[in-house]
Amino acid sequence: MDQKFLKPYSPDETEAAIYKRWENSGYFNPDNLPGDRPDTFSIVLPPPNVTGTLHMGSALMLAIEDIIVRYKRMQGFKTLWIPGTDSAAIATQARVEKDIQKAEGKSRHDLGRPELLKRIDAFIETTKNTIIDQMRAMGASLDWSRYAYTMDDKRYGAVMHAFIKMYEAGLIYRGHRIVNWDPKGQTTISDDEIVYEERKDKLYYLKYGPFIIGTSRPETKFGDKYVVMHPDDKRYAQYADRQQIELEWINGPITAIVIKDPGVDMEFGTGVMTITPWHDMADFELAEKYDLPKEQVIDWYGKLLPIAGEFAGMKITDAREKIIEKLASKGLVEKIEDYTHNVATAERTGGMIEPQIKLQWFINVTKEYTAKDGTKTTLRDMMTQTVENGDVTFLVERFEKQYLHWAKNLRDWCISRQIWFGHRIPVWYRGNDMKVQVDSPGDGWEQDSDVLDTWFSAGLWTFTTLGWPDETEDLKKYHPTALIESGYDILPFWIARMIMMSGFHLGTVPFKTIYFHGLVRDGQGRKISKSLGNNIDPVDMAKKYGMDAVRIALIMGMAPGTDSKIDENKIRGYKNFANKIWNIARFVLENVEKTDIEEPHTLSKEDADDITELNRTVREVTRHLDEYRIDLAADAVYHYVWHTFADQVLERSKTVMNGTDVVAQRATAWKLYTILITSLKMLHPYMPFVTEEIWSSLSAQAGLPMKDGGMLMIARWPAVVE
RNA sequence: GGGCGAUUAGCUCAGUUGGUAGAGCAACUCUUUUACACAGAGAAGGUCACAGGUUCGAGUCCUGUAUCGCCCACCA
Repeated sequence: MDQKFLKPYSPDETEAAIYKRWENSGYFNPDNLPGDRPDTFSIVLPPPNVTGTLHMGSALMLAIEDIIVRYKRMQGFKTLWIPGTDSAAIATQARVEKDIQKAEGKSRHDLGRPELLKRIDAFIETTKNTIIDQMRAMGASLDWSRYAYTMDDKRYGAVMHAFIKMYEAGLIYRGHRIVNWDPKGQTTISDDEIVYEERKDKLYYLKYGPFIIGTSRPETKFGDKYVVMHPDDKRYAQYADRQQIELEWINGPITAIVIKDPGVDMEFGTGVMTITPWHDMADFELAEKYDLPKEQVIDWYGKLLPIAGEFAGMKITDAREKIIEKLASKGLVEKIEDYTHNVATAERTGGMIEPQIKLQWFINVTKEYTAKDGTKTTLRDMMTQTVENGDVTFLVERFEKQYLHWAKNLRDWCISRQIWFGHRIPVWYRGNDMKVQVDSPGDGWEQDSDVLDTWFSAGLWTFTTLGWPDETEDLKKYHPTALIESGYDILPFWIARMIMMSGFHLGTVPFKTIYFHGLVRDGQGRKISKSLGNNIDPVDMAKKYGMDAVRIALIMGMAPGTDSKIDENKIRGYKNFANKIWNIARFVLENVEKTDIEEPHTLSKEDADDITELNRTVREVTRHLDEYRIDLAADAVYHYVWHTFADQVLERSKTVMNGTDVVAQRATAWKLYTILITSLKMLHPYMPFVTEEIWSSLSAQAGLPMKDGGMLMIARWPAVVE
């Protein structure tokens, strides 16, 4: 027996070497897998941020996917798991800008676009290996020969192609729209980068002709000409829709126009409001509805425009008090109340968001187009029907409800972003002319300065990673993918967009099943965050307890779609399990001989019952895994190995092995060996390192014949033992 | 405000066609017997949030209440 079994299992001495063996074997690439494999199984990895490091959330994702992929590979599927990294455009650019500001005191405008992009690429070069090395440390059996990066040449070209195709189909258009403008960062930001801060402000009640209007933002009110109330509000029954009213306002007399709209809340304030379409989302929609003019009051730096008269050029925060003073002097302030509300601020700069109207690019989700199968549909209908038909299924049913609710209410998607790092919009302008193409049409043409929302390219990910728009073998074999696995928090951003993009460009679903895992929280159920300092680094934990322990600790008790908790104690517990397996192997190796495996035996009743119990476990574990309930399968195999195999079968066998019945001894040895082999196979997807290490000892050092030869990684998943 | 969940042992959670309540940690008792003390044996611990209903039978299905959580939209 190998001397290494005389001491406890030592992960740090084995893991890196084992991973190297797997990688050198080439079996991560399905093209190299041995045997006849008629069916394929493919997953794309949700690409982690290229500049990031592994956290427990991504560790959980890698563990789940690797477990499924290893299981399918052992079952005989031609199994492909595609690795990749994401440019995380906004986050990465912000990070590099911050570094440059700190080191050189320069802004991106000082550097210029080409120089900033060069710096970003250089930064990514220095950071990208960190995350890739950490994925390897996890034991992830990813096919590195197919590695993709969202901004590499192949993917960039595919994104351009996709944009142009959708433009040609009439689904991409340019239009005005309110955006979240961050005056401090001089950029538009997406809804999910907004942080709402509770703030104590004043609610001003102002006399607006015969009405009293409540506002927390008097500085936006200069251009307000429309006064809106509910049509059923009896207090204002005397005023007719579109009635004109002369009244005195901040900078003199104006003509106001009454609008009756049922969207007004009669209960709030006085039930009357004026609207500022340029700087308020809801007001913008009202203005669109009634085709009202829109006027800009605040400029891109947060200062008042000439429409504010004497206040022009002032910052809004400074102007507010002065405007109120003036209104008060004119007797237009009715009263002032304290008011607590949520204010939108930019996550990165901390600046107050100022809604502004800008020209943006959109995807139209309600316009008809001709689908690949010749039928007419809209993106929104296609996205809804795909799920209602069952072409895509959610492993956890409640997410289907969420998805459908979201998809049915889908609005046009704003895909342009005012940053520099990303897939630049392939549109060129010269005067009033516009051309949609990748390369410059010639002299005097200037490219649109915006880049695409990162979710645009992400939506294409399942097929750009397989070589699209070329009609590659990979695309034919591996698309649609079998499964997407991610956190449920990106359902609307990513999962839905993949269904949209794949449906439009390929006429197929991107994946057949959607598996959402929950958030990983700390031992007390709190979110993992930098400010709490409660992050548990999976790689650190692996150094202490072994990656196998980290992996199985993450997935034990983790029902799909439900948040789970992880703490160091749990990981420590599963380190003990790894050692348990180690010692089971040691015991079996001490008792089994080569001939025990090669020759037939007559089994006792007890031996037969033990094999029956093993078979029952194989069936249960296989059934759970087929339903992607890897947590239940893990529980079953864990319980079997420790409390049935080790505590009962193995303990009982001691009596036989110490006895004198040689025939029974040989049969028992065969039984122990058979159960060990089968257990290792069932455990391998979960704890690939320790099981592979034991496997290699069984085949090499002990000289025992392995039915499957070579590596456990490609051994056949256990069938019921006859 | 709209939507979706959760509530089961001290803690974390399973419980898949309704059929005598389960696991892992933690705590308790005993045991150092060459696979493993990173262990074994044993005992303890629950009105399954609450109130109704359907049923021979409900943790499971239905209705309502309470508390907690998440997502979306945010009120001038």
